[in-house]
Amino acid sequence: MDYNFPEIEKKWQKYWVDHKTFKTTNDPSRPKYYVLDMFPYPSGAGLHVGHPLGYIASDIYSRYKRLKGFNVLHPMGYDAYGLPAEQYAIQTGTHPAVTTEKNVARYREQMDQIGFCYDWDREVKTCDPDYYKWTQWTFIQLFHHWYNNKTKKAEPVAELVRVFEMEGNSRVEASMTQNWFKELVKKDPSFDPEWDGIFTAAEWAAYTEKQQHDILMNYRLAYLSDAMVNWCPELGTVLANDEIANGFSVRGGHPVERKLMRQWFLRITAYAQRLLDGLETVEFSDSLIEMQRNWISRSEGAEIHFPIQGKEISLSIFTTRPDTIFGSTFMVLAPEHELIPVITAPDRREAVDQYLLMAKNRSERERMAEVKKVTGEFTGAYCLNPFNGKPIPVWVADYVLAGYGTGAIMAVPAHDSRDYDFAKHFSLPITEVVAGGDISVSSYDAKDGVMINSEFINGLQVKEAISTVIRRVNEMKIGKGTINFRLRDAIFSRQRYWGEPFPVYFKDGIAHTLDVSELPLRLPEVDAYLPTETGEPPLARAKNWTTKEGYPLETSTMPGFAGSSGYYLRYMDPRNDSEYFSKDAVNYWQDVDLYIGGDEHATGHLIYSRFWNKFLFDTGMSVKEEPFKRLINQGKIQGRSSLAYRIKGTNKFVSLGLKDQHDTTEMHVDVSMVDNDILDTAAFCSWRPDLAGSEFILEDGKYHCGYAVEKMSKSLYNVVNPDYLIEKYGADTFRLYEMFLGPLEQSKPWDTNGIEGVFRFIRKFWRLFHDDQNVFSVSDDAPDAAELRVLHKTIKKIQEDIERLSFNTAVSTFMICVNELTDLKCRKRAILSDLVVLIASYAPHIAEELWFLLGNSGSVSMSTFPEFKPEYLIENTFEYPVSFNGKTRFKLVLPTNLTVQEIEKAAMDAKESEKWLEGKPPKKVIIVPKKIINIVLG
RNA sequence: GCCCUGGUGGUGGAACUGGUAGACACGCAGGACUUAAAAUCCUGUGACUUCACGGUCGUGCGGGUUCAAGUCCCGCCCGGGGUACCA
Repeated sequence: MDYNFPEIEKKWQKYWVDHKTFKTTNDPSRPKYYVLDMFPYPSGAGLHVGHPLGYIASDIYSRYKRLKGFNVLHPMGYDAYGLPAEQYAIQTGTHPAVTTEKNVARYREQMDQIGFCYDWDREVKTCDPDYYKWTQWTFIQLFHHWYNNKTKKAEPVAELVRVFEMEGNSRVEASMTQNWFKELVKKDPSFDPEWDGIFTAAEWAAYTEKQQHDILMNYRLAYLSDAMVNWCPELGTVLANDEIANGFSVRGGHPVERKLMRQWFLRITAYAQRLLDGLETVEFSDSLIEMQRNWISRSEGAEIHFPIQGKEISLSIFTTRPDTIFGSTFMVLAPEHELIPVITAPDRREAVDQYLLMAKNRSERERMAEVKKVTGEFTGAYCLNPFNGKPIPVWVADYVLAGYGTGAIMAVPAHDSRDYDFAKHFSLPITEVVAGGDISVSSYDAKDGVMINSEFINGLQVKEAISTVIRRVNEMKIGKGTINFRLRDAIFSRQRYWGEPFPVYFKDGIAHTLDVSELPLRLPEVDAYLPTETGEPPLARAKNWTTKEGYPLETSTMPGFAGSSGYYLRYMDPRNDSEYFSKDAVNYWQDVDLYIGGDEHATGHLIYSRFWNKFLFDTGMSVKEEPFKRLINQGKIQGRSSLAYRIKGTNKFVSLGLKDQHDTTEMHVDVSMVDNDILDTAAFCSWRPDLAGSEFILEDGKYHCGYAVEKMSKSLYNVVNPDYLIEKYGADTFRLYEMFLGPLEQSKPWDTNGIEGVFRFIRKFWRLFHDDQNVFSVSDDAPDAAELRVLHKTIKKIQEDIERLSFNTAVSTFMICVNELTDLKCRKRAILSDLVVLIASYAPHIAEELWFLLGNSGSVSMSTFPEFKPEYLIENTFEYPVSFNGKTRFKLVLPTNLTVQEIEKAAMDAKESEKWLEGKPPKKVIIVPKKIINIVLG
């Protein structure tokens, strides 16, 4: 074998470990650069070819930055809590820690084969008590902070209590759940039922300890609350909004229902505006920023109070179109709205109750499936337009959601399609107030046009009308301009075993946090990983799950995103056991410069960790408001499935080109039995017992398979495993090929066939340094101009390509360079030495070996990226494409020092021009020096 | 429905700011070396047309701007992803 990669790759991998080549220290003398991969959940299946794509890209970038003189932090770890290990534990009794440990070892083994430059001394695992101690610590901080809307930051609850003691809460502007005091009053009869949530210093002092705690709970950034949650009976736990898709759990695909439960929440909504604003300062892809914007979804509008006819109460609605208030012909309440029992007329009671019952039993999924089905009921009540006193009927319907705005709307059928459908269905009047549409056909929703039928705003444009109405509403004190966010507070408890225990105990029904000195609160042993018979979470099975004093501990655990929300900070100082991370470490490393990972985390992890970081920023822990400066989403690698065609009802298979002559069914065959779309029929027959003795109808002696591009999955037999490829071609080839496949951010199909080309390249590269006998042989002759040109052209292109993360074109550039140097028969040290450094970040093993053979000591990773010298690229001639009317007709080589006039003359005089000019003078001649000559004819 | 992406040879893709479309690979065809195979090397390879020189067409479709459009503008079509009564 000419290039003995198995030996060479092992040798250098061992060298890196033995010499701790990639160990990173805080070194203020060098500029820092932090490159982070989204750490993986170690699943039992191991890595397939799609997983390392981003890791290879970040590895190349890290190595490149190091060669450019940066002190690079490039760590890796494991998002180790997760449902699969726990489901496996339920089925087999194996502790999830055991499964996780095994999977981690397998991941590590696979990653090590690829030759990554991680500093493994900084590895973190979210399930490690030394790590989750700080997850618990952060929770305690959240519990003891509230969000001050005046200062727009988190502040200690202890200080808030001092304010309460001095002056009550009337001047405090906190981020809180709407109508929090109504819930409190409902549950605790010791509060005045008419209480409005405001108290004086004297009243505060008079509250019992429990009352005080219950009030404070509503201020905390980590708080307990009864709320409608997404309950997944199959998994026995609640789920966050981003863990559900179309009414089913993302993990496992089990149905999810709504249920009222007491849960821990994180008040992420307090940060909604800052999370939105931060997106302006950060380099993420447009689509990711858009996804986050939509998820947070800010809408500006107004809250307006409509008095209820004949009652002393009013109905608050939220609208983004206050301009259309005179077009509101009915009101709609969500079925859960608290005013329904109060305002429903006696003769409508039965019908309304029946509707509420129906709406309640209708599951989330049914609602989603039947979006277009219009249902609702009239309450018999009327409210009055606050401007002109006109009565408007009040309806209840489940197309209005309780959780958004005030849970009530003013319906404007002429200018809202949902209201329009509702009005049509129940024959309610439709009043046009914005000119520009045709309301006999459909609603006119555009925010564009002139107001009509609208009293004091007639003739205004929509935009002016909106601000005019809001101003008037404020003046009349019948409401106010408001901003609503779609983002909900994050449900933070899970009724599962395999997660971080909450550092919380209950004393007389009041939640307290453990003292920081008692952390970590370790996950206890249990006899089974299932809920108890009374439906309590698995931790309730643990013996002595109490504090030293005997107070019961919280039995829920934290969700998956808890441990991943601040891991990038812990990497800065991962072995610190007295603090999360030191001031020195965070001041040096600051934030992540480049973050690479999948876009499936757009609305989960990436929002939570931005929130987490902002909170730590407020408390002075982290030093940057945004944790990730630049973020790249690598595309998915799709599988390329191979298909065979079975003649229906037989064991006869027909080759692709002939399948239309038969009645066939498609069958996925394992891609390992297929080479270049040709099926190994012998392997196929022994694949499964039922296929033994299969017959084949061949084309030119071969069985040609069809193919389909779909997701890489075991069930489609198209999974390609990196271990096999590395064994056959080596890690360097594998790395290069993953990059060569296409642009990092695009999804693309995997096709193992192409890897041969990269393998050929690697060996061709090796042969530049070796003679026919595979003996290392380079000369010390001075390089000539052509060779220097090739080298510096390559340096320039490689540098540009890495900077813009265009790794696929960089690989092509290496191929072109090696092809050209081979043609030039260049074996000169002066050229090849720089080339080795250039390629070192892409193909580190072969680079190390050649660097060593060139007589260097130490690792090529510690050398310096070659400097590009433009003087070697200066050309004195240029081959101009000469076009007539934009069509290239011939090429013309001209010296580069000609003036535009001289170029024009040369082009006109060229003998090929004669034919196209046909003796006539051209209308115009366009010359772009060193680009193009275009002659325009009449 | 709305938002974001993408659409270039048989395949993966290149062309970064409008300036020689198809770089670099794969595959395929032919050839060299070999007893043979593997490996390696060489040649060709968008379509149509021509003995050839050459010509015509060509970046999802239809228009437009420009000396010049894969690239910019307008209107569609198709694939992938997100989201869905959010008032």
